[in-house]
Amino acid sequence: MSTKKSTPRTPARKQRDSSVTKKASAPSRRPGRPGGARDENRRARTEALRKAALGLFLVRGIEAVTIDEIAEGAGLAKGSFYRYFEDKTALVAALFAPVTQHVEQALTRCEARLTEVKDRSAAYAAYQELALGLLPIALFHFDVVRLYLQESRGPSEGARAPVAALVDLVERGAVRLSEVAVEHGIVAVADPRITAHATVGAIEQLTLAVLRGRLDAAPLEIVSTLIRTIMDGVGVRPEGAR
Amino acid sequence: MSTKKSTPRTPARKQRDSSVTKKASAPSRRPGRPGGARDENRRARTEALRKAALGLFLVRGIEAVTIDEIAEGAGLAKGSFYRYFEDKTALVAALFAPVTQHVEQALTRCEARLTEVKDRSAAYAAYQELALGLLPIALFHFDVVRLYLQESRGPSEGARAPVAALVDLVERGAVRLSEVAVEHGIVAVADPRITAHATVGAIEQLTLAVLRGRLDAAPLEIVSTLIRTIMDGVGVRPEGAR
Amino acid sequence: MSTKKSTPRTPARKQRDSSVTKKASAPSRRPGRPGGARDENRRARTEALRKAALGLFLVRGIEAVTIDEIAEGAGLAKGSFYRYFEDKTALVAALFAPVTQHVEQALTRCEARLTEVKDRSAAYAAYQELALGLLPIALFHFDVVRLYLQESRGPSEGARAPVAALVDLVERGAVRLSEVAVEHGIVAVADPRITAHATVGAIEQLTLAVLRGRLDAAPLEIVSTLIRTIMDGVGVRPEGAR
Amino acid sequence: MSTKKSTPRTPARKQRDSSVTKKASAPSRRPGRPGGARDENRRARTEALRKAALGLFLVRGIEAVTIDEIAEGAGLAKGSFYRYFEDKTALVAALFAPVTQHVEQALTRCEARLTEVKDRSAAYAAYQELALGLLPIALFHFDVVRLYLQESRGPSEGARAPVAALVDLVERGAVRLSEVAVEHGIVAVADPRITAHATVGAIEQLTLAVLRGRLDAAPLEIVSTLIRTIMDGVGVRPEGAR
DNA sequence: TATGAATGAGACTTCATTCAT
DNA sequence: AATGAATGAAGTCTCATTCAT
Repeated sequence: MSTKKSTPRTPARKQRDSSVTKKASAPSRRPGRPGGARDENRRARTEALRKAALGLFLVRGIEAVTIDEIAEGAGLAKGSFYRYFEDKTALVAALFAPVTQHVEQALTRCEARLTEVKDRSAAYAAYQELALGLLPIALFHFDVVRLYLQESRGPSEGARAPVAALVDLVERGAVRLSEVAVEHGIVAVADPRITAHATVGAIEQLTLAVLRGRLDAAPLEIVSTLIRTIMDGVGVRPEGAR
Repeated sequence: MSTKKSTPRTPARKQRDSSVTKKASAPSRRPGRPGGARDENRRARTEALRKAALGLFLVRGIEAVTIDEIAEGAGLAKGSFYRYFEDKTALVAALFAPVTQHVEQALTRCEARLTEVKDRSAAYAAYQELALGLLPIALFHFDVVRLYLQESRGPSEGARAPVAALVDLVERGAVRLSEVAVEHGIVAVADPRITAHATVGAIEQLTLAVLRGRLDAAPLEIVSTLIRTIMDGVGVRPEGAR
Repeated sequence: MSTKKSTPRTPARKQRDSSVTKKASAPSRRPGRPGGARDENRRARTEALRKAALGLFLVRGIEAVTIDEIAEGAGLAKGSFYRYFEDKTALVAALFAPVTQHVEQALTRCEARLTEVKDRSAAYAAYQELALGLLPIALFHFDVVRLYLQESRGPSEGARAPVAALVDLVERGAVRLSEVAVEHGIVAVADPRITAHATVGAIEQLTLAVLRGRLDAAPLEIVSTLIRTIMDGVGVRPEGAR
Repeated sequence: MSTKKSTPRTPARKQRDSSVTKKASAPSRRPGRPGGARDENRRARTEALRKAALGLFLVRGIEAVTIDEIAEGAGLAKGSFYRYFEDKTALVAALFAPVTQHVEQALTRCEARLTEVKDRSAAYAAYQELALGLLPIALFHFDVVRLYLQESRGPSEGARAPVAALVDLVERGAVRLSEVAVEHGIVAVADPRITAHATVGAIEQLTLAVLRGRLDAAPLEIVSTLIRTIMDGVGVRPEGAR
């Protein structure tokens, strides 16, 4: 009468004797010169695992996906997974690492530029640069972004921890950006945090809708509509506007 | 090096032989007249289960919470759970039922009014009524709303199905509303679905921020800021505005 | 070319969130009055597990025996084990608990008596009482004693911890006893710890030999031979001896 | 609540098809003349593996130690282990081989001498020679002796088989020695096997106590105390004693 | 020759669900 | 009606051993 689905559980962690234990995974020194067959194989398998995992995560959610399924999806044996990632959490972290890093950079740079901004056109430029900085993420890490959107709101349990880290980053970044903008009189709102959250929420929801095929409008149109909406709402007026 | 958490799994055991199975759980006919001690007891236990479940879901996520934990949280034994709900999914459904129903009503009514709307002030009124219709939900089902926000983006796996239903309802409602508004010239945007998603996203994000204590602004201020932002952005201008 | 045997590995421990976790095993309040079918069943199963485990431990060693095997040996499903014991370690502890307790009592009492002893015959009596105190253990916990002998020397890894505790108890007890005896001039040796270890070693080895059927001498003969050997060696001479 | 430890398991995979298998490991014929660089390397690695294994075995027990750990301890890769030893069992056998051999020789020789012994002083001498024969073992294979003591009592499962062999040797030797001694009237006891086991037990326990640092008496004192105790108890009286 | 990747059996443990008490 | 015991599938992780590089 009700839909039944399978969800794995994540039992604990060995420990043995931390003085004796030695994480064998991903040693820094490996035989075979870089680029050799060994190295190439490793790279390929790691990538296969990432791919398989990402696909499964998107369809069924991070929590619901099993290590076995990931391994099988990558054409590996169950136990081989652990040669590449310590954990599902580690895999998720690896998946998010580049995105997290890019976001951090883009936010930092934009923030820096905003501080020096003197007039509205400079502010526009700064925001534009931010958007441009984030663009490659959307292009090259398409699915990771989608995964982020799907998983970002749940509690930071277990394997979702790296997602939570990115959530934090984004939220804090948005708030700081809003604050800087208000401080410099770029936008006029009562509480910058409100617009920050609202903007982030709107963007995320739109992105998710597009990625999920629920919204087939042309990306450009979406962006321009959104920008106009926000800018208008936030009180930014093009130079020379009355 | 990474955080480890536990997640239960939901075997798809279903029924062994559907011809022999005799769904004993949650029978519709029960002894004792309605309102009697039997009935009252039942009501109390059901409520206890709901409360316990909701609390746990909020902290750890729907997927990660165990039937055992819910039962214990309600002061019942594991086996007793199944006298009240067929399933975790059923419990979630019960949790969301009133909210879903209210939302549906409010949306339907607003939609109906919008169709008849002739001028801007009438449109304003319709939206206001929608907001007022949704308000009691926020007040009386506070935690369910929060749970909704947390779980709404994940895939509709297993026990999250009822959440997905509500998500659909909201999304479709928002789109319809936008469309109606545009059709009637109330707002001026290129694609109404864009604003619909944007608005929903903004509202949800703000609500979540407030519920999670990340945004301590006064609710009224948030609402007015938000409304002004959206209205401005969407092109609604107060009567008499040029 | 070499003998292969199977040895299990003991992965780690859950933890989830210690603030939420609640050891469900062995709750103090159980339904059904004591002596009822529920209670009786529980007792029977627990006993069955103990029996099965003890038998397996003796043949293959504590480390090598699997939870699965124990459960199966007791006629239970794998998962049922955990309803009775948290762990293999817990089971071993349960196995050793009565023996450990008895040994402790017997040692304490003997020690107390030895302190008050004035002459040799009194000392003899004290030792005799110790032997008599330990006798029931040998009779009623036959196999546990044998298990103790088998496992006592290995490192105190994992499930062998309770054995190690008993080892400690015995060793310390023997040393204290020897010291007391020397202090009171009952025996004449240079270092009482030497005789203590020697005596314990001799007794254990003999017991093990008998239990394993490598020594078919009459127990009485063994005891008397041993006592004579030790007493002679230790310098205790019967009253009136020259 | 209980200590958790890890133990490996030894699959009984054996050979897939013994007719096809080509035992590549530890070939007897190797390239390079004996004493050459090849040979020397091999000797060094083998030794490193022995050392590492012994250390680990002592701390954690033979069963609990992993091939991986041994290899790493020796600075080798896991797979290289199999070039030097077929198996953990083979390694243990290699560890015990010299000791076993020495013990066997010493026992045989002592036994032979005892048969020809005519008087007590000759018996004394024979025992002394035995002790002297065993001494180098204690000196040069210190840790192997300790390992033997630790592991000797457990069941002869898997990798412990070579230990069991030595146990057998020692036990049988001790019994034979006792029997011979009794036959020749050197000692006067009812059942020689009793004293044999008692003596072995005492010696082993004392040795273990010393090796583990639980008994810090001077070795000489221990030995003399022990000998006196045993001799007295066994009925050996110095020449001329009444 | 040495390395470490791959495999897959199998150990531990959890938990949804059923069922005797 | 309530309880909690039992079941067994499923998930995580380990490790002996083989094999490509």
